[in-house]
Amino acid sequence: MLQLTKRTEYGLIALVHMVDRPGVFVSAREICDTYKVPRRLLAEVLKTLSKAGLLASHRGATGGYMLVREPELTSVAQAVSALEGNPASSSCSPSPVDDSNSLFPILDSGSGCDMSPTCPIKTPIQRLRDGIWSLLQQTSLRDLAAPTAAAVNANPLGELLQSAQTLTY
Amino acid sequence: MLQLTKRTEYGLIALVHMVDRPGVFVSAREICDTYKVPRRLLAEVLKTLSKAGLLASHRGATGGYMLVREPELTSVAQAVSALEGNPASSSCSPSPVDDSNSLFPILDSGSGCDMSPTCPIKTPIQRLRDGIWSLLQQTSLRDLAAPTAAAVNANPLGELLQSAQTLTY
DNA sequence: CCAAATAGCACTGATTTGGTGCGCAATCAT
DNA sequence: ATGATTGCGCACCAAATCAGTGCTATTTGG
Ligand code: SF4
Ligand code: SF4
Repeated sequence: MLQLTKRTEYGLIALVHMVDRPGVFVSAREICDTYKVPRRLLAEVLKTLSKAGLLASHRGATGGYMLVREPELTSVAQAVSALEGNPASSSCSPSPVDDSNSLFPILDSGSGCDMSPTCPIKTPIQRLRDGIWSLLQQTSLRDLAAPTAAAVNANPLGELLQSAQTLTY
Repeated sequence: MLQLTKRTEYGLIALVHMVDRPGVFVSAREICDTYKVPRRLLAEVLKTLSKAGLLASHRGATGGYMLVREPELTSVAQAVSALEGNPASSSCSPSPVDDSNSLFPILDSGSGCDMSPTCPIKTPIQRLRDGIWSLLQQTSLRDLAAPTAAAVNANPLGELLQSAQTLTY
């Protein structure tokens, strides 16, 4: 129900872990020894992340994975997009927000819904999706990795979202 | 992949439709005659929405459903929450954001994950989820129904999110 | 009474998701 | 060289979720 998949979570954990190991290749073993993650599944996730261009891989005894870009240059959106396709809050048209940093093609099935022309919520729902997408885009790996976790607060939207959340609504 | 279910979409369409029919009971038939929605399924959705306290129902020949509150007093979050459980971007602890307007209990399974203590992304991921949740909360049925659709732009977060979205990232 | 509408319950089929098995290929330490 | 370690490719399974349906009972207006 509107939640990230386990695969994505594992991927994010791995990515965050690598933020603390800059410049070195870290193996899947190390990661799933640190956290309780099914080794085999994590391998699959890392593979995907690698093919998406977020990670560099190196085989062999001292092999592993390494962040390609600086932690602040990779967004959660890129990870999510790689692991579960471009986020959409509906089956509607492909995201107008083209993440130019992503190396993978947009694999949205176009406007899959058969009532696109008459749908009264199409446009507003897309705007909503773009809002979510924007949030994910604005959160970098650095934000996620922050120990004391300024996280979302680090970007201009953070405080607003936090305060908005406290509204009685 | 991080998207609303069909049920939720149908529910939102129905709700928006009722915004234009204030004060009268509108039948499921009318709605699924207007839009291409499986009648039987829509009925199920409306039932749920009704039990959640968002709609008032009336049986019999001239029966149907009607919005309980004003359109600006019902949020998309409430609809989503009723139709697919409280939004969460992870299997983590129940949402700290208690929507006091909701009449249904929070049915989160608590902290389902078995690595909650050691998980490095738990806190930031929750903050992310709260951001999304906040977005949904801030969008009212009125926003959704707006013909020219100011929608998300109508609330203080809208413009920021919109502009943020145009950043090269 | 009859037609129209919600309420309740159970159920099927398709899709997604979490997770695994296994052999192959590359690489490094010894 | 050789074996241990690591990633790669591909196929596969089981559980959960989701879209959608059937049928019957109950309420209500005409
Ligand atoms: S057109 Fe409407 S019902 Fe169809 S996918 Fe888009 S928002 Fe959903
Ligand atoms: S503790 Fe970490 S891995 Fe577990 S559900 Fe929460 S965010 Fe996901």
